[in-house]
Amino acid sequence: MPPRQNRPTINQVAAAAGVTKSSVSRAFSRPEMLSEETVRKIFAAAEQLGYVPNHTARALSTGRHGNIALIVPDVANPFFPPLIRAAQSEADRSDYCVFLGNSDEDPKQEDRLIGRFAGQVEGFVLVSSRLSDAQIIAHASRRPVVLINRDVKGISRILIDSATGVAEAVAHLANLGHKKLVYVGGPHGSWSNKQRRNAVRRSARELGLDVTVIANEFAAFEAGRRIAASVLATGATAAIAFDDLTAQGMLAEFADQGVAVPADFAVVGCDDVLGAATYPSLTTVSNRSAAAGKAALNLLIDIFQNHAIRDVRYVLDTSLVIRKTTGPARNTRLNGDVQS
Amino acid sequence: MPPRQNRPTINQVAAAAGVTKSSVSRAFSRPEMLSEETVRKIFAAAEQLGYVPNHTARALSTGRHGNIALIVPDVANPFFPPLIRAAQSEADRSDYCVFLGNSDEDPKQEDRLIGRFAGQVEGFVLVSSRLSDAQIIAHASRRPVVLINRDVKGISRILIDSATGVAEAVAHLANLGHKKLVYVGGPHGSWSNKQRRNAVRRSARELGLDVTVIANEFAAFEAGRRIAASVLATGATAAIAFDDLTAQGMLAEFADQGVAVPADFAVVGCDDVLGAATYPSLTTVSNRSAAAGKAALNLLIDIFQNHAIRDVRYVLDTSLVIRKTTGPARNTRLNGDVQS
DNA sequence: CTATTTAATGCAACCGGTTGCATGTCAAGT
DNA sequence: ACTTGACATGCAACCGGTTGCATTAAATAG
Repeated sequence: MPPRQNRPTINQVAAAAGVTKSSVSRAFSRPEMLSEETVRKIFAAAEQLGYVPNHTARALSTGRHGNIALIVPDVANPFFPPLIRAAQSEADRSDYCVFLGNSDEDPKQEDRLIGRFAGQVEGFVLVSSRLSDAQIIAHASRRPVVLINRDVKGISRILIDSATGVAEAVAHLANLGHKKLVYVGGPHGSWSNKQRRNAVRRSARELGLDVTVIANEFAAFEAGRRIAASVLATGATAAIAFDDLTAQGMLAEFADQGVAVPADFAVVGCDDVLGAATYPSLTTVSNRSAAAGKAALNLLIDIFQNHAIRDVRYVLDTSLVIRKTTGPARNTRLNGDVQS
Repeated sequence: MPPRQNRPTINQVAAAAGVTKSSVSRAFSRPEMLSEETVRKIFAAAEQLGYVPNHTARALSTGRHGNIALIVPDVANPFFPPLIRAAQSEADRSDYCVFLGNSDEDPKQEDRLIGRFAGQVEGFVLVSSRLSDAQIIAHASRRPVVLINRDVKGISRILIDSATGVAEAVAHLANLGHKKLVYVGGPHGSWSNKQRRNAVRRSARELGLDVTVIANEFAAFEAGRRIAASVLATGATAAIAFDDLTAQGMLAEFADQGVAVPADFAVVGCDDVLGAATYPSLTTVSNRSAAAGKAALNLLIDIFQNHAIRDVRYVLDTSLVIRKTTGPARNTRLNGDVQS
């Protein structure tokens, strides 16, 4: 037998106040149904006994748990904490509690977590879900689901559009006189990677720049280091990396090789996860992850209240954060081919 | 009325299997009480209906929720995510769900969160709690509480001892020939700060080094930048900073001032939150936060099972992670005063 | 002054499980 | 053959609230 709390129950309060438990229940959930006099009496008794309504019992009879689940691929990936924090804080404002799940980037694990939470939450926020569309749709048919960075038709979703920021980055580099740049990619299946790559290509085309795409499956510091040489070999003067870590790895390798940044070569990252805490501080594309977390929660709560809203597609723009790893292209003046 | 799920209930399974709900209940919680035949029948029926026991109903009657709450001061502080991740993953192994709370460093908020969670969790993990000892003791008297980085007698706690790593750092600097160093502090009330400061002083005394302590209320990149000049002014050749961010700020300022690291000056951080992703990569003291999260969860689950264990004080050692911001003291060879 | 509303409260069923105790069955013990 | 016990299952109360409907008293209408 668990050391059951001997918290006072609704019956004890009822007895102390000289009413039935229905009235006590109403005093807490719909006080306007009772006379002021009675409500006062009940609150006094409750206060005196230290009564707090039992969340579980209430959830059982109403089906309303006041909980939501937030599932992310990896809590320790610096992209997510600000999102988690914002979601949690937004939930808090509406008196919701949030369960946190870490899927470890594994669809099976994600599914297990959803199952574990399913009985005690009113809805889910799935961030960068690794589930198949079919699985997501199946879950969404049981309870409200809001997706972040995953675009499934028919399911409410928040999308962080790094394309806008990446386009700004390309424009920024063009303004600085760069003519030839490289995009250092990320994981093959990544939606963000595709989005960023396409944005680089499109903007470059519009601005008449030359782009080389270098594939790079594992986005990480070491990967950035390894790939630095091939980036240089392209003859480009600037690079946009799939993420900050990769960019940072490139910077480290450049420094070791005596390539000056931004004097010899310009680098821009993506996701702004390192903040300004590096040297030289990294020019990068903002991530909006906190905004996404907040928006997801508001959307979910909206769905709870207005039982109709679905299929919202909410896109968050990003922008370029210019710091110190980008500068004028080397020999810009000396080249005769400055156009426009 | 909420769109109550029409999940099958225990009664439907009972009817389908031709038994009473007691048997169905037992089939799921204590199958050894039933004949294999009956269990098979019940599972078949359950499977066929897609029955999953209702967590809430079960929690109501058993008082066992299978949930724990994890409250941290700031999810977005890079020290915590690995801890959160480890705790969550450990909880998962024992089929517990974890609620995440963000106290925003505010005792009031922390108290509110605890209250909100209290009804639906079996225990709490409070990380770097901002509550008073009395408040913590009060909560611990109601349900199991495990503290991380907070030392309250009588309450089970996990403490990360940065002193060991800091002592290693001082020894490392001494070995490299440094004679005079500075400790750049952190927040006034911080237990970690006091611990680190004392460790620096003690080790320095033992090794015959000279230490200057520079106070610095707000640990942050900018603070590190601002304080760099005064660090240099002490005439020291090495500094240990309260945390990585402060160290990184100092590095940035040094770079701007043309002070070479580690050639002219050695810097060590604390908490290893930036990993190796900076250049030059930062020598720092490991944080053990993941280990702390894991240990806290195991301890809590232990307490659930063995209703006796309390007042454990579990200390985690840290160690120095040597990277590229420390090197031989300038002019070590030229100085005639090399001792030992 | 009686008929009809309206407001406040009580009654009891219900949410979906768990569990102590009673009952029934069948095999082993004597 | 008769008791004893072990084992499997059922019965019904209970966990702590919520809520539709009934009841009663007070207010308003006719």
